[in-house]
Amino acid sequence: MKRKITLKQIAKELDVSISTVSKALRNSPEISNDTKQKVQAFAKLYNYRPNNIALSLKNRKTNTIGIIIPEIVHHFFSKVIRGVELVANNRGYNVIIGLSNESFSKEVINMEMLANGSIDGFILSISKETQQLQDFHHFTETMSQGMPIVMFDRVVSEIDCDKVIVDDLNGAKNAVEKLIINGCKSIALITTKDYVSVGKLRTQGYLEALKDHKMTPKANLILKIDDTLDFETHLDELEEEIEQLFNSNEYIDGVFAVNELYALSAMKVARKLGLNIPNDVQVIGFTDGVLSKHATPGLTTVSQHAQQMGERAADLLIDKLESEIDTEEEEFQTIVIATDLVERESTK
Amino acid sequence: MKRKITLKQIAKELDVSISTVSKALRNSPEISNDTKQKVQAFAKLYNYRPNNIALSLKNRKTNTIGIIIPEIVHHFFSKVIRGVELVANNRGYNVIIGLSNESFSKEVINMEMLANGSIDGFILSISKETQQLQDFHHFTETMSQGMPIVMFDRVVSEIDCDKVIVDDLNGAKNAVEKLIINGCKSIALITTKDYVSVGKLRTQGYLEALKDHKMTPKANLILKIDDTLDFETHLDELEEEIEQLFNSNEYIDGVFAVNELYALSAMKVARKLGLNIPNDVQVIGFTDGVLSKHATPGLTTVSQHAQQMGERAADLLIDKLESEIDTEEEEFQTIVIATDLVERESTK
DNA sequence: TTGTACGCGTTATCAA
DNA sequence: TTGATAACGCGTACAA
Repeated sequence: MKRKITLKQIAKELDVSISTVSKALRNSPEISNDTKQKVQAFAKLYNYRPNNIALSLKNRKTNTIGIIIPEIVHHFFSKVIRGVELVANNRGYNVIIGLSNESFSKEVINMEMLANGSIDGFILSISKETQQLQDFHHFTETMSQGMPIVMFDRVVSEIDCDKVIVDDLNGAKNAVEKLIINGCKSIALITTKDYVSVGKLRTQGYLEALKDHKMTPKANLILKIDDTLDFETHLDELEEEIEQLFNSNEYIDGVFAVNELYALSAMKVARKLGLNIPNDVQVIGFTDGVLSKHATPGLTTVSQHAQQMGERAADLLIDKLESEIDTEEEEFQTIVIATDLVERESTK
Repeated sequence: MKRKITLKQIAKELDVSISTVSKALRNSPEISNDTKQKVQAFAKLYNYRPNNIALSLKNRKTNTIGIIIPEIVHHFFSKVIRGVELVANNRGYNVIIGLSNESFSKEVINMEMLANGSIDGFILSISKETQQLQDFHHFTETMSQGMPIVMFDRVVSEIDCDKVIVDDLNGAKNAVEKLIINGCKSIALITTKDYVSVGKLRTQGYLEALKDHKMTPKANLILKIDDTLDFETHLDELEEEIEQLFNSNEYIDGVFAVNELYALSAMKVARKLGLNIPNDVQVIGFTDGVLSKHATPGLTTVSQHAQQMGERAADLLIDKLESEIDTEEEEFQTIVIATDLVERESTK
């Protein structure tokens, strides 16, 4: 078990100085061809690679991006990571991940852990708890130390930084309009409580679509789920709530749900109640994940282009990291990713 | 935009030496209470945190685990990551990820990138291409440099290292036995080409179950898919192959598939052919992911306990990293995770 | 009780 | 053409 070889060891072995070895390996014109060849051959033989940690310390640059997400077992977030990874690796960066598990304190701890020199900048999506608590000090602190942040999807207007977001409002609006055009007269909305930024925007899109078509929203048609619950284990409760929605005295021939799971549950409940999809009730969800694609019937969804979001976020961050000018009057961008409606069998 | 504060800056500001500051912050008894308080107050005010990179360099230990997986947009792999992350963070480690995208060269490059000081050890699952090429030099090289590796799920017998695997053989065997007990007389197998280690073992489990029950395997009942194809985009081809399987002259009343997607596709094709599940044909898959749970009907599957695999792998690696004794005669463990059969509506 | 010196592995600058 | 030195930030053995 030999340790990784270092410049020092090569120097000692070849009886030259460390700096000579360093220069020879970087093909410096200062060094004679003789020594160069000797050193390079030796280095190749022992498979020398410069130590990243030492380089990071010297250059005060780690070439590593930290990504903090609430949850990794989520098609959307893993697709974003894939996008980040793709761009980052192409541009010579590594990706290190931290999971907040939707918890404020884990988000803070994870960020502090990484901010102490491990990474050059963050790409993150805010945890639900942080959104609830509205405590953003860790973001401002990180940024004030010169470490750039790019937020994606779940962003927050209080913080000035680069952002990559989905056009949640218009995505939702288009989906609901699709239902209206398809003949739905009474469209239910299954959404989250309002503190979740994206849920709020999608709700707004629903309302705007109705308004544009002179339809009046009815409280009975809107179900706001408390999504702090873990539906991996509480799926039943979700379905019960949806069943109550269907059993309220309102007639329902269309459902717009702000995520895949709600939409799938709605389909399940509808079928259970003897309704045919899409003939009796049409359903559209948000987030084009595996569930939508492989559901029966296939679920029509608003696709968010998660991977593209990751790519854009990574480019944004690396651009900032590599921009020479250390401008005081920083300019932050917000990139809005348009959505697509992926039509499957749950709509006519 | 102030940079992160360092010991040096604190020392200068307080007009003491760097080592005094260092000692004061670590509460060394060498330092007077006066200075301690002064230094600690100042450090707190400026939110001092030691620089991880400097510590890594000094200690020759990064407290970071590298994890290389073929694909992240995969319920199984993201669950493993979650397990690794959980244990790693609890034990004071970070997790850095590299995706091989099922490519040999990306696997090699990623490992080399991380092995140069960025991490203390690897947790990995081998890419399909590497399994095909049977080229494992990057693993042996990494290990010979004193960097431990823990392989999970897709392992390889040629390499001596710690491993965490699923009991693929018995998992498959139990599943097929379940079908037999449930009355299936003619059970089809949908599997992968043999170079995929797990596919091979699951196939073996299928064969053993048949043998144990005096049933003779028939070539017509076994479909070996070339899973180098990307079924995100080639789903149709997969379904066509399965349809041919059903249309062969063999009667089929049971299907065992070595992954979720194959199983779901089998259900889809069966339904299309007018067969009722589970009355006409019963289906069992492998990997207990979201797809199985939310399929209609719910898919009975062999659960692999992915998160637990990640946890065990992380413990194994960290134990090795922290074991004082740098024993030459290394002992490697292989942990076998038992599977569970999760029964849903696709079986009687 | 405090400070000096060293080393982790690298590169850049300057001296020989 | 080569080598010595300093620096990145930290902790610690040893000297003052």
